[in-house]
Amino acid sequence: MSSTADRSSRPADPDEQLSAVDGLAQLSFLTIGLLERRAGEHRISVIQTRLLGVLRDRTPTMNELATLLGLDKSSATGLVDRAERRGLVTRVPSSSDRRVVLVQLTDAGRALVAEASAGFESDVGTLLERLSAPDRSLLVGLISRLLVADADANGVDLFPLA
Amino acid sequence: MSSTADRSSRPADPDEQLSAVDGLAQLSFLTIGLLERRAGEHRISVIQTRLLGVLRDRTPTMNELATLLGLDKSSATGLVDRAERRGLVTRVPSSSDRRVVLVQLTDAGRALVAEASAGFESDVGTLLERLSAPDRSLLVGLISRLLVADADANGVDLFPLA
DNA sequence: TATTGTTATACTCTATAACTATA
DNA sequence: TATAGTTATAGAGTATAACAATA
Repeated sequence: MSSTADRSSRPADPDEQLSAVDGLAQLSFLTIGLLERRAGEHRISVIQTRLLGVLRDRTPTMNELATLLGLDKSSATGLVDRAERRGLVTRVPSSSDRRVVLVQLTDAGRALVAEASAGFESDVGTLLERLSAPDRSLLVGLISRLLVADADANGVDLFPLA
Repeated sequence: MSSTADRSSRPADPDEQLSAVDGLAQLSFLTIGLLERRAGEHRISVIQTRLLGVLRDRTPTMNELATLLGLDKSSATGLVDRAERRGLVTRVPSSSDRRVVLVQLTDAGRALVAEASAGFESDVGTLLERLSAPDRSLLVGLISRLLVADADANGVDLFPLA
């Protein structure tokens, strides 16, 4: 968040070392930006992409879905409404509890999320190719360990992207 | 984006290694989530925080602001409207071109962004403390080099967080 | 009574197109 | 004519509170 965070309107100093905060923030915005761009190719938002991603290996209730995405249940209703209107998901009544609604990916939704994921993975691959192979695997390993350690410390509560 | 991305609804495997895509995506959502939470303490959004951050060392025109934030100029108008209504920024007429409007941080806006930044920096610090000191500086260095290399490859176009 | 999901409402955020005022 | 900024409009996304149906 310091002034060095903005390299787009100031001459770059090649030896400049980004602070931990700046680096992490910029990398995060860059990564989400890549996802946003790929999602945009399919005319959907990041949160819709996350919705579809969550449904790839699950058929959760509305309530579970809201928890998975960190949303209020009324927000989940609207999100699923819009996805359903576009034929990407369907609502299925639960057979055991007539209050409950299950949310399921349609074939169209599954196809869409597969394409968007492939594009995003390609983008991340391109990004990581900026580093040498050893550096790359070092970075990926460190990130992995950081996330696992943080999840453990917090009783597991990572953001499910997909 | 693979199924391993969701560790919140599945038993954790301590030896599980996250893929590059999953790791980067999760780390990014986690980081932006931290920022979102700190911004929320001050009842402002991430984009409002970025607006204030950009203004910390600049007094751009509306047009420049829109470019810096990657928004349409009409979106910038609304963003600044809402920030101005809350006393966080002010519009200042340009003395050289009467069409131009400059956007400036108020003292209240400066105070708010300072607090939110401090909180966010503390959060990032806490997160990084999950790693040992050597691993931490290794990670920060790798991220920094990755961002610099990517900016160079793309003709410098990193996301300015602040 | 408690829970599940929806609805009503209000706001932020975003873009497109049309507009005003300056240059 | 071209540029800077605003306005009008439409839609997505979000939360809070009230509600209906079911448990």
